Amino acid sequence: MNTILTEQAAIDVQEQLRTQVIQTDMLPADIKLIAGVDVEYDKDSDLIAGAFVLLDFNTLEVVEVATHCMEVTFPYIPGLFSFREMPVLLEAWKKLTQRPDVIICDGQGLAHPRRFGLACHMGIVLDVPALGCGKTRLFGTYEQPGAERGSVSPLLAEDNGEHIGNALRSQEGINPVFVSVGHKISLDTATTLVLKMCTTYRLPETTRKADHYGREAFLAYRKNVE
DNA sequence: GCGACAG
DNA sequence: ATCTTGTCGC
Repeated sequence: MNTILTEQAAIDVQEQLRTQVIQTDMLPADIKLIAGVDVEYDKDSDLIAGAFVLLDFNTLEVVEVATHCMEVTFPYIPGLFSFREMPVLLEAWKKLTQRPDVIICDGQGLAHPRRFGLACHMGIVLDVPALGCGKTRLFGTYEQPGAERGSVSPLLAEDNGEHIGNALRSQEGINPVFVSVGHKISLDTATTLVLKMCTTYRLPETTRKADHYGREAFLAYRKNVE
């Protein structure tokens, strides 16, 4: 793999950018477009596909899709995940003709050992409100939220007790998702938005749609390159 | 030393 | 992430 940054250089970038994160709502009260992102990986090559999907906030209809395929430039290292997925997603972002009001990322935001997960990185680099919604925990301790849809319990940093995110029961009786601030949004708003996007499944529709189109783009691309 | 570890 | 259909439980 043609890695561009060393591990230490990536950590230095995180320490530098983390200071720019804004944890208050700076998104429009009347959200019109909400974005979802996801990256697909090939089972036996370094090929990946990134997808950006824009949905109408009220109808959840797909408004625009942009994808990009390339080879990974950074290994998977817990805590440095954004350096693996940001490159493809940035390329996909460049192909969009519209700007979303907020981006839901597949992973953590502040719920990260250095408080700088993918959602923070995305929000800072694009200067767009962003939040993280992960399927599993990376950092922080929590109690199991109530079984009913919408139940929340705080994710507390194990180093200083900081409230870095929420474990949110997006559907009754199934495992919670982990919501945290990315940039220009509050934890409360982020949590409310994720719950609103989880209409029928555990994961937000934004993430599910991005996964769908990303997979589609990946298969089409691989078929042409084969 | 041992376990944990977003996707 | 990926390997992967049927199957166990409510």
